[in-house]
Amino acid sequence: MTKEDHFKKLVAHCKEHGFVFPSSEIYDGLGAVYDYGQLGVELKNNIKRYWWESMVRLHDNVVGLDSAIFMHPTVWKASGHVDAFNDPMIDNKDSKKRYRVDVLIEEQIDKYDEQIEREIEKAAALPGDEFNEIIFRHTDPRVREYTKRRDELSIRLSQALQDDDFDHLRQIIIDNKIVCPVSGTCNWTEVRQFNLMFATEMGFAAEGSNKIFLRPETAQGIFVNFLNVQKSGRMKIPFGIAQVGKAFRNEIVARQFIFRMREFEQMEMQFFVRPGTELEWFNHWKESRMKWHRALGFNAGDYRFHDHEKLAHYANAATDIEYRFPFGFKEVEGIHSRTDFDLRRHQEFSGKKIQYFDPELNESFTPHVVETSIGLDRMFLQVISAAYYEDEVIKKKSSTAKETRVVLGLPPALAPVKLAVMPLVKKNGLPEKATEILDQLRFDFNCQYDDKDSIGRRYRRQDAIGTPFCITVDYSTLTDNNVTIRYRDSMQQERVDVEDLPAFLKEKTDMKTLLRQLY
RNA sequence: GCGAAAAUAGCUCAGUUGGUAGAGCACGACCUUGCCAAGGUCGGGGUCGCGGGUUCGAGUCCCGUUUUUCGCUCCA
Repeated sequence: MTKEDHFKKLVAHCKEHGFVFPSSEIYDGLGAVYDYGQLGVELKNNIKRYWWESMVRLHDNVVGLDSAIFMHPTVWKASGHVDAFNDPMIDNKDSKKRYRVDVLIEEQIDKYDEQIEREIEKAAALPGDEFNEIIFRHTDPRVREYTKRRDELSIRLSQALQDDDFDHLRQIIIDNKIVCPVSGTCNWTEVRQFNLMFATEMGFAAEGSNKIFLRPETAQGIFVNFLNVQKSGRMKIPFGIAQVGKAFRNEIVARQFIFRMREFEQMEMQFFVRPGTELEWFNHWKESRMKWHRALGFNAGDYRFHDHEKLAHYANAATDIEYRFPFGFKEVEGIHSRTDFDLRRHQEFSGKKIQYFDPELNESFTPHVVETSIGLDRMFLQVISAAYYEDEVIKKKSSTAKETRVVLGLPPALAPVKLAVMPLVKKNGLPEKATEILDQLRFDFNCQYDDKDSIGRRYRRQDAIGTPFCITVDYSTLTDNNVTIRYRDSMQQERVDVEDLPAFLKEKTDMKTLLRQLY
């Protein structure tokens, strides 16, 4: 099975069994937006719980938060999102390169400047009277022409940028015959603005700007609440704040199923430390987060770190935890040392002092931040693509013919359904007995009941959705209260007493099975 | 965003030079059934992604559009 086949089958499997559906599918779908189905939501919730309990419950110095999606517009100025992602862009149709329009025009302005300098150098090098640069600038026809063009261009650029006049910007490029540095052609697309952030209106949209943004990351909700949590929780540095929530990015190209969506969920933890200790903590979280991934028991060789060489403006160390997806190694989680950038910026923009008084050092400082940020949807895709496999099994009845068994080998703690309860046949009191057993277990475990089709077929259906255990009620169950328990991975079966089931299932499927490996 | 391909039942697909939409699986009911998917009978389900055009007539030909996949590009 090729990687591409694997991915296609995975996507089809997700839809067929109710894990993931395209959004608004009856209306032809909505680009790069997906819904989680009846089993998907269970798996997603289990992943979320694994993260939350490992972060918040197992760490005395990490607490949770649930901040709103809407935030004061200035937050996004302080964070740098407004400035960094509002530039008008243009594409060259031949080279297929994309440029910031203002940069392209600025470069043309620089070229005129260079030409002016060159004329001056040439004239100065000529023998004769003493060279007066100021007079030359005002009298030489070529220099005057270049200067005129440069100034005109500069004025038009600032005017067009101020008016957000995209047609004008494009006209400037055409008029000045600005070409693509790669293709050398002037074959340009329209000028477009790629807004990373989704905007909406709060209150009456009429006058004044009530424009607010849907958050493009959850981190800022943590930073603006730093003092609230620190003071009300009497938190001492180092400590962390963890949050799970939706974020929204208007991606230009959003593809690869749920890997890059326009609406997605992040699980972030911002860890506040003394300045100077951040790299130590960065390394601590880097190892700790990898351990969390590996505890799931998938192939260890499919994970790797990718250390960033080019760092973002706010970071002094950054790494990604990458997983070998069917479409290659891709980022699942980022661990960044964000320095004191965010808190400092919020202090500047809000005018409120955001500092921590350290009683041991007897001084105040702006804490440094180490961030762990994982995409819940990516994690979901990682888990399901690691879990999906096809088995060759020999047909019992024909003894030679082989057939394919599709299995989701999910860690039992994450599996959407923990147990399937089925009567061997649908008569003679077996369904009633099975229902009775189910009713005892359903309070503690997500169970399914199935009495349709042959028993073998029912096992296969459970394999396909990753149910780790099936129990079958047969005639002897009615007298000895034993059932057959069948294991998803080995297909082995054994007899167990119904009374022992709760303890058995708890032992095998509890989140503790994963969390213990971390503690 | 550019280029290429695809879209027919829940799924996988067939559909002849343009002439009344099919199969298998799945689904529902009843019967049968002692542990690793394909038993029997009956039944439900599609204005062929959407919108135009050509034609007496379009799932089929043409144009546009949407969505998905692949490659390129982008990704604080």
